Amino acid sequence: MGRRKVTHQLISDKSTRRVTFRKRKEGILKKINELTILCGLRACAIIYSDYKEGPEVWPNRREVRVLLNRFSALPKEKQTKYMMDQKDLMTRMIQDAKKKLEKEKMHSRAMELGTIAAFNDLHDADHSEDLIKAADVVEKRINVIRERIKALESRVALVKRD
Amino acid sequence: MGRRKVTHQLISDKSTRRVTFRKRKEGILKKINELTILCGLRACAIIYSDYKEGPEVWPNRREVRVLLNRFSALPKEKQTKYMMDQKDLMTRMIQDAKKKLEKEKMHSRAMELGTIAAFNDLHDADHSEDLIKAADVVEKRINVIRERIKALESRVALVKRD
DNA sequence: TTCCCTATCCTTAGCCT
DNA sequence: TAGGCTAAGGATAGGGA
Repeated sequence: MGRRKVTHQLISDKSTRRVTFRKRKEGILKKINELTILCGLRACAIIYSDYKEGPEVWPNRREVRVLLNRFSALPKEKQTKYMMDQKDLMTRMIQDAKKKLEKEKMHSRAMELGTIAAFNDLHDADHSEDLIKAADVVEKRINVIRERIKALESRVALVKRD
Repeated sequence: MGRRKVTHQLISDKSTRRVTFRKRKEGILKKINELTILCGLRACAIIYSDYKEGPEVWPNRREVRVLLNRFSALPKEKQTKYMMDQKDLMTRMIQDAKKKLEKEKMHSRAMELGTIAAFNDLHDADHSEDLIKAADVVEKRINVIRERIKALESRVALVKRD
């Protein structure tokens, strides 16, 4: 059945890794293709894996050449201006994760307050139990997000060390 | 709320297009990043839009250079061997769509048979109505897929004309 | 315009063949 | 190993602020 995933580390099993590569590459190329159609622009991708002797290029090599040449023609400061580094991406993802954590915290607090209120107002044990369970679920979700942040931060450390 | 989409034509509204560009670009870069991590390989992307003066490059320009140079070093026949053309991608997507259509057809037929059987066996009007409705839904889904195929085929015609 | 939200749609991990 | 399947999880169109 369904999912279960970890996106922050190398897939250790070789054949699983290969399958994931095939599937995800397909997905990415499809999405780049859609982007070019939907937004009427040019884009390309180069993927260099050990599965093929040469890199896989999309949509084709000439396009890559053209786009790269245009880039080279620009003055230096404009080149760096829009450069998207892996570190930047990571940093932004951490920001997102932290925001989500904050939001979850708020929800959690609200639920806790609700639990207390329910505990004071109602003496029906079943109801307050439900609220406590709800708060528990929220707590677990927070932990998941904490782990994600941790994982992201360790990766950023690796990138910075480069 | 939710979705509704057309991935086979330029988004006509300018500001919608811009927003879509930002969102989808983000998504693609994230996915390429994941691919490199999960499968331990190198990849890059160049997106040349009118929204920026220069193309946006991921993860950085040096990586693009390195990967392209590796590619250039290969003998010609190996270069073309793994070249992923837009036309190929389109062709494959059409194959997929056709396969899905076939599958839907099978389901539809089964449902029709079920409807007839129900019509013969049951004289409870409500039940047979339900089955007819179900078959109707299936029919609509088939039409959606037919449209997709049509759209894809017209795009391929455009690509071939180049 | 950008940011936030969430209902929907799409991608894909894990299985099976 | 590659392809098909299905449900879990991720991406995002449309809408509101």
